Formats: sequence, structure tokens, C-alpha cells
Amino acid sequence: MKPAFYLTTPIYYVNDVPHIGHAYTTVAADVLARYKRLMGYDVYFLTGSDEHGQKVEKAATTAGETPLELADRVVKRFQALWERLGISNNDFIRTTQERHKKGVAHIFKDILEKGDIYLGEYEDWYCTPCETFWTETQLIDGRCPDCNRPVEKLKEESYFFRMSKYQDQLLAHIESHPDFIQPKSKRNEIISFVKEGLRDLSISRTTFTWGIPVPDNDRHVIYVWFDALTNYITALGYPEATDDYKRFWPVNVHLIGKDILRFHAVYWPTFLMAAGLPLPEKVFAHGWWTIEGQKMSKSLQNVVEPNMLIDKYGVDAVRYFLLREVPFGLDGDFSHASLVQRINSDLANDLGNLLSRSTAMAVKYFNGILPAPAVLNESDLALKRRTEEMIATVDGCLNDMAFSKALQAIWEVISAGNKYIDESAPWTLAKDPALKERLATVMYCLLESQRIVHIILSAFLPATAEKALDSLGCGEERSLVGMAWGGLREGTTITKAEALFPRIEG
RNA sequence: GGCGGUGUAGCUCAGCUGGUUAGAGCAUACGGCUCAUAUCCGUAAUGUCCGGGGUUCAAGUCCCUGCACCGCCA
Repeated sequence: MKPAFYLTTPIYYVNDVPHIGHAYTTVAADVLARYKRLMGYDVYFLTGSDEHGQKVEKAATTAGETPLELADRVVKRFQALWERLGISNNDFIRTTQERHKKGVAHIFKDILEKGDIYLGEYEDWYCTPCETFWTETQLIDGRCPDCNRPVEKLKEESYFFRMSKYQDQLLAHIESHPDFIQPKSKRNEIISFVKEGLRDLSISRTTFTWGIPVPDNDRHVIYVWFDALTNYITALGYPEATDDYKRFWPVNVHLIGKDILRFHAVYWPTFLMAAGLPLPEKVFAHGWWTIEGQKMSKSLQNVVEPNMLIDKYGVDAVRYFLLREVPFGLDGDFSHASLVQRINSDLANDLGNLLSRSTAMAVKYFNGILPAPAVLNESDLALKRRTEEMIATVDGCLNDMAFSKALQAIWEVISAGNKYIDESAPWTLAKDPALKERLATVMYCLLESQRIVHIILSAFLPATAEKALDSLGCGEERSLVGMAWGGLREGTTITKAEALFPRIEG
């Protein structure tokens, strides 16, 4: 039986339209999912939408539609974008779905019955747009410290989650599981946050109705984060002990942006502890993108619309850029200049041109019929070795979410391929019929190395790898097994590859 | 204010437990090849490794201190 691998993106809030940040998390998750499938895992890749809450309710009212209508509309935009980006999620959960609502009500009731949810009273300053309560000391000049808008004093009956009870247990878990929260810098932040003490958490609201009602008390709606986080198990069928649930929970990794780390590294694990469920194996918080050196914001009107990027540069170029430019976990800057630079230098000159020149020679010297290699000499073996070593390196990198490093390792092999051509000088070999066998060996090694490169690249650049493998005459052997050296068969028809990535001039 | 982090070539960054002439990619200059998307290969140059002090036979790497920037919390 295949090993299981479960990974998630956050569910995206429908009050916001998709931007480069959403695309980033989702593309990263997709690469990991595709890679794990390649390695023989049975992968459950979940994304979805978060649709409840006061903000959505208000936005819908303003737009003259029901909250669900608004959600339907925005969800389509997310789904259409994922389609365009080649996202291979096998499930898409919406918090308005029955399966989810049922599960949330169940876990709420369960924790209530176990005594870790209790009814109390909440009084504090409330910022409606942010849906956040602030203490007196947190306010800045009497305004919301996040958005600087006015806040109002609010007193409401509220259900509380006894988060304080789990402080020590959570801390112990974090400390005994060094990889639970990554990267390390974020882990430190969470540790110090927990050490400062966890307060009980208000997890219901009475000021609006667009949400999942508290079981047996429908004056209350369940707090959006309690609702949203639970998606990770309701998608698998919780509370039923479904096959998916048994097979995939606990999740291998939650990929998230650094802004929502606390919810995933503190709230969510303590909810699970209270419910007696196993904790996620890993929560990985990636960084943020600035745009041409500036913080991305609606008011600056510099929000990057992924569809526009795809139109202009193509899907795989965008996927490549997002994962290559910046180490996952750190902030990075998006600029058109650096994207064009990556496309021209890495994708066109290195990757694309290598395939182009290699396949052109195969056609020219062997009529496109791949010859069998003779005995490999030192430089052939060096290329083979580098290619094989790269597979292990990439595996290590991807287990650490080091997408950028993984791509660098792949590019070292591409670079080695270009150098190999230069050193072997096939055009010289071709002039002497006596060297035909040597030429055959060189062509074989060259193409075989690239076949392996493109199989592994199919996780990152699915459409590109498809084209490349087609031109290398490779059929369906696109898996871990197919990664072994020697998979390219003698007699395979090689066709001259079109430019995978045309250079962008100007 | 408390805690944590960062400061290395023009740019983005690697440099683990201290040890030969401090590295990579991109950009720059020069040279080479011609199979290829004017692509590829090679060579070169540039660094007070933030400042100051200290430990050590030896510090970009450890300690102290100052400055600058960033994150989390308050």
C-alpha cells in the first residue's frame, strides 16, 4: 500500500480576491503534492474557502446580495485561478458545505461536553472590520492598532475555549518536536508567545448571524477561526471515522502565510488537544511578497493579479519565479524586471536552450532515432552521477520545504549538461565516422540526463516538462521508477524541441 | 519597554561544531565554440566579512559593546 501524505493550504477568505500571496501558498503546495505523487505517495491535497464571518456578511449587504451569493461568486474566481495555475488539489472545501458545518458543530459540542468550552461574558474594544477584540492597552490613540479605524466598546455573552489549560502541554509539544513549527525564527516567536501565557479564547459571537450556530444555542455563531481551522479535518469526513480520516489525519504539513501562524500553531493545536485528536506534524509559515520594493496593499493599488501575470508570462514561468526567487519562509520582492531576468536566464538560456540544442543534434546526427550508448567514459559517468545525486538532494530539500534550493540543485545539472556538450563537442565527433559510437554515447547521456531532470521538474513546471518529455519521446514512465538512469530506450524517436521559453526582449 | 533575528562582492544571498589564497547566481570585462532561443563554455576583477574592544597559536565564524534595520509580544 502506498504511503499517505496529506497537505493543506489555508482556506482563503472570500472577502478578498485572489492575489499573488494566495497563488504563492497554493503553487508551493501543488509542487509538493505533485512531487510526493511522483515519489509514490497517496496524496490528499486540500484547499478551499473560508466563507463565514461578519466581514462577508457586511460586504454582501453592501453588494446587495446574500452572503452565500457573494461567496459563490468569489469562490469561482479562486477555483478558476487554481485551474489556470495547474493546481492539482483533489478536494476543495467550503465552510458553507454541510460536511463542514456538521463537523464544526460536532467538535464544538464535544469540547463543550468535555468541559473546555464554557459560557462567559466578554467585554472589550471591538474593531468590526478586523473582527478583533482589543484590550485597552493595545489600542493606539483609541483606535484599532491594525487598521487605525475607530473601535467600539462591546460587551457580549460569549463561549470561551479554555486555552489557558493547554499552555504547558502545547509548550512541551513544541519543544519536543523541533520541526512542528517552521521556519525556526517563527518557532521562536511562538514559543515566546506561549510562554507569556495563554488566555482563554472567546469563540462565539452574538453580533451577527452569518456563521455556524453554536449547537443548542443559536443566538451564538461560532467564531470564524474556530470554524475555519476545523476544515482540515471536516474535509476528511470528521467526525465520522471515514477511510480518508483514518488514512490522512494527522496532516503532514499545513502550508500557511506568516500572518496566520498563531492561529495554526497555537489555537488549532490546543483545539485538537481539547478534542483529544492528534496534532499536525508540521506547520510551515512562508514569507510575504513586496511589490517592486513596496508593501502590497489595496490603497497603493499595487496588488498583483496572478491572471495578469499568467497572460503575460505564462503559467510555468510564474510558478518557477515564485518558488525560485526567494527561499520559502523569507520575505521576497516581486518585480517584473526580476521575473523577466529569471525567465531569460534560467528558463530560456539554460533549461530551454539546452533541450533545444540537444534535441536538434539528435535529429541532425541520428535522424532523431536515439542510438544506444557504448561504454561510458569519465565525463559521461560524471554527468550520470550528478544527475543521480540531484534526485536525493531535491528530496532532502523538499522535505524541508526548501523549494528554491531544490530548484538550484536541478539547475546545477542543467548547467552541467551545457558544459558537457561543450567538453564533448558533438559537432566535432560528427565529422569523423569512426567516432560515431562516441557521438552516440554523448547524445544518449545528454538526453537521458534531461529526461530525469524533466521528470522531477514536472512537479514544478508541469506543462513545460510535458512538452520536454514529449520531445524526448517519453511515454508514461514519469515516476520515481522512471527516474533511474537508463530509462531512455534505444530507438526512441527524438524530435527537435520548440523553444520552451522564448526570450523576452526589451 | 521585553524577547528574537539580521548586517559578507554592484544586486540577491551561502558560509555547519573557529583553521590553508572568503564563496554562488545575476550584472560587468575579456577570450573561445558553433549544436542551439545572439544561446553555451572559459577566464578576470572588485569585498576595512557594520564600527569598536576582547578570548585564542588562529575569528566572517566565540564573548562584550555601540550603530542600523527587521520580526513577534506588550
